[in-house]
Amino acid sequence: MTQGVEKSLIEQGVLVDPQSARGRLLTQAARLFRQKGYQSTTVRDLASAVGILSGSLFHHYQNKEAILKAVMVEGIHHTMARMRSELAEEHTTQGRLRALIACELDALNGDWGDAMAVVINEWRFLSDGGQQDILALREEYEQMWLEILYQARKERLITASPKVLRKLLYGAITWTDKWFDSRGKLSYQELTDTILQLAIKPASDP
Amino acid sequence: MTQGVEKSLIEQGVLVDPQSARGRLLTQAARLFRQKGYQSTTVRDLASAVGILSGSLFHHYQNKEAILKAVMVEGIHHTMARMRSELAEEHTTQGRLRALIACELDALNGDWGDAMAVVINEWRFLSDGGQQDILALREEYEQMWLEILYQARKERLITASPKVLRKLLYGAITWTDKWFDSRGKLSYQELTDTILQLAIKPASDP
DNA sequence: TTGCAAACCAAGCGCTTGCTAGGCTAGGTT
DNA sequence: AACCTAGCCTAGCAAGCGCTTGGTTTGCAA
Repeated sequence: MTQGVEKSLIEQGVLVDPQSARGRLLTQAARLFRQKGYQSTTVRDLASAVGILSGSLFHHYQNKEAILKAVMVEGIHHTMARMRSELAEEHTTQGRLRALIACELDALNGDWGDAMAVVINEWRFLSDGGQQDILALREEYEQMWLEILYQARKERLITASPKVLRKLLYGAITWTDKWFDSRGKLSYQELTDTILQLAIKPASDP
Repeated sequence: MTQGVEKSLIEQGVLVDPQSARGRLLTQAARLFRQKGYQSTTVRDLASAVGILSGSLFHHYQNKEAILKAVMVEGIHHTMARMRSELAEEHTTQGRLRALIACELDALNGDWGDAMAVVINEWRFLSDGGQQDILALREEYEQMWLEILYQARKERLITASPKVLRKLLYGAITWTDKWFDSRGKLSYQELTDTILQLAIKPASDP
């Protein structure tokens, strides 16, 4: 299902084909930006990672920042598409909340982890204009969270303010990319459940 | 009380007197490193912030990284001293846990927020040796958290694994420095309580 | 008054950085 | 056969970077 989402996005022209020269560049850029940071990654690093010389990068992208922005836009588009598709299969508020948590965890620790880590950590290196463009995409994304959290509040599933809770969860989840290893003892599902239990009250026994 | 902690640390030589040239430099460095990031802050920025020329910095510190490290060491020392002093006044596990949360929130959003934000966000720019030195300090700090969380688990105050819970709380709390404004609607106490409620089960009514 | 160390300045070196200009080549179109 | 364009290379520029060196000023102690 995830594969299907990805493929249709490529055909729509939203994502760049990862097989193409541009696509390979973005993949490598995401990896390097995450690993070394945007500023510590030189255009020479980027170029040699895809087997070309530094000057040739600027045939594909206007400047270094445009590469950063492209990585971010791809990551967000992919994550949102993924999230919509998973939400469509959940019909309880708790299930939908769990799906959000699982998606955000996977966005950071799965195949698209590099790109999403860059979205979060290299944000400040975009120019003002670039930040606004990305912000517009992210607000749409945050809206999905808030809608479900407001619903959860109505159903007394959560007690905290949705806006505050969202920010706390955001911090907790995004930080996992610094410590969580999906091949370790703690499974992906256990972590999802632990975070879900932070957010909601335990089910009141009859 | 906080003032007292600070003063005695200065007299012990653990902290640099903030009035001195070195101290003013560290204060400004923390501010700039937080605001612009370590790499984007040039030695010329640092120098002009304290009213000297760039070359004169190296009379006080061997190189730029030494300034970063000094900012971090000061921040951690201060935060730990503060934490110990507050923990000494709490005698219930829940009270102690709340104190930890409050201290960590205040460390990031109060007077020493700049230095602590640098500890968290500019970590990677230390050399390997520098990272290990700071790590040794931080492990001591984390131990204080873990001891109390293990105790809370014994008392069935929390259900999650202490280690995992600590990391989730760490992410949630440190992220507050990106959004929390202590002059806003949400008070410092409310935020502390909200986070505490995430960690612990609600008190079971009799 | 002299001596001395801490603090700072003036000038610039060596290096890396993002980016540019102009030319070459292979593959497809007309 | 002539042309075009996407993709890459070669060579290097201008700017900014951390840091060094040698000299000057300042404040305090003897």
